[in-house]
Amino acid sequence: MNENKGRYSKQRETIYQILCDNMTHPTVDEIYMKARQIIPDISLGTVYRNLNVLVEQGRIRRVDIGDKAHYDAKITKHYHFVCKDCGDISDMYIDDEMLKDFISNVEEKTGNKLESVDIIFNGVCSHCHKE
Amino acid sequence: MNENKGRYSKQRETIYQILCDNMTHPTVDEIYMKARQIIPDISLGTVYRNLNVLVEQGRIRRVDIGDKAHYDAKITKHYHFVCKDCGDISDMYIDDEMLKDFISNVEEKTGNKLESVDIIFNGVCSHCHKE
DNA sequence: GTAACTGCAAATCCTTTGCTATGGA
DNA sequence: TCCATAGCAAAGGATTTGCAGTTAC
Repeated sequence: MNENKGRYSKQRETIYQILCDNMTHPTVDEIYMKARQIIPDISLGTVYRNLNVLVEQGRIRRVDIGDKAHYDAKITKHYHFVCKDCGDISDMYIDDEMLKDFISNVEEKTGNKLESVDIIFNGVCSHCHKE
Repeated sequence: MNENKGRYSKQRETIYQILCDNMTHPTVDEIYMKARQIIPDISLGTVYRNLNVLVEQGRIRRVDIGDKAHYDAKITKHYHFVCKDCGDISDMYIDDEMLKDFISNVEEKTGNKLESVDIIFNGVCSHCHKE
């Protein structure tokens, strides 16, 4: 990770702050809309460029859900739940120990060296489920 | 699933056969190239349309890896391993019992109703690992 | 001063869609 | 015959890139 690379720019820090202030996992367009409320003439290209830079720097994380890219400023290890009714994406924290067995079992069986695991849980969230 | 919907078409069955004959998880382009070796004037639009139909019919499965769609004729429950060196995608079968605890634990904690889980293991495959 | 960054617009994918013709039942 | 499907080409949407001007350091 290159946390120290790159100059300061108002655009980049604004985008980063938008992600930090949001519990949702916004798409590029959603980030662009919010950014324009703060910097009205920011361009979509700049948003794309900065999201890529922030990912490279390890300051944010890209989460691919279906065919859409979402961005997340929470870079600690966690997984995601996607509600098929409302589309909301929420974070899932899972006891690491539960996954450990799992992973060593898989490594043993396949000979592959595992580095990370992405998990997406699909279903209906507690809120939508009530109706 | 609508296994019985749709007429026969040489194009659709060719695409389906390509997926059945391949252990890889080809992208649309890869499927298109192979299909053209069999039906030289098949169009890319037809490949897209038929992949969508086959998914709707439940005969194949779409697997989103990163920002790319891959297609898979193995519709039994399984997960995927992606080698970050060679890019190959291989199947991972996991004991259902291992996941059960996991899922009921997550449902209890969150109140969300889980319907399916997608897991992508990232790492280096046994083949690339040797070098 | 200079290299990184910006906005803008054009270029590049990837995928869907509208149209007319064809072919399976 | 009739309607699903085909090919083709254009449209649409997402993302990247080239360029000239601007800004951080």
